[in-house]
Amino acid sequence: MTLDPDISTPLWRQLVDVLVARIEDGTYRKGGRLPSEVSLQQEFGVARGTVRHALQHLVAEGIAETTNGKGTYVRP
Amino acid sequence: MTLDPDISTPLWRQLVDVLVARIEDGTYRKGGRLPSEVSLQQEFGVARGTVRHALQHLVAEGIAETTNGKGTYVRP
DNA sequence: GGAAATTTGTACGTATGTATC
DNA sequence: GGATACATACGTACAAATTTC
Repeated sequence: MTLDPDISTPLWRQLVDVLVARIEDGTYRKGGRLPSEVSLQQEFGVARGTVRHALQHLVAEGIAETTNGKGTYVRP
Repeated sequence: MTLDPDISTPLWRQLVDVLVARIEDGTYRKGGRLPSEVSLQQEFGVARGTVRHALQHLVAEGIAETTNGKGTYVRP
């Protein structure tokens, strides 16, 4: 699964869509922890800031929660 | 009005407080446009990213709205 | 119509601080 | 103390939308 820098949809938006899809198909379980920012950065080949932008969007939408020092968790 | 990098409150948070105070005291009018990101960056001596962080917080709280190419407006 | 200026949006990189394990 | 993970803050560059001339 990769992101495409050549289409008009921003990378962070594409990443949101991938993460949401993975939550819905059970790849990431509700109540479970998402991969770390660095992990996602490496997997998708984007900057950490882009990963954070996507994650913060999930948080803003109430899909996830973030705790400093622990990680970002999918809301049950 | 300046921000203080030496206290624990993040700069973007301090900036939010200043902007909210200015909205409440009428310096920035409801329905009116806030100063541009570059203006705020210069006035407060912080990075544009810090200004954007503060503004996005206002948007998330429903205090302001942003339009690409136009500006950030205080909600009436 | 079109070029320039203004303003927000996206994306990158780096460094350091704070919290948790 | 060390390793891991998120948080803050700086800087840069270019894209996209709007306004102005």
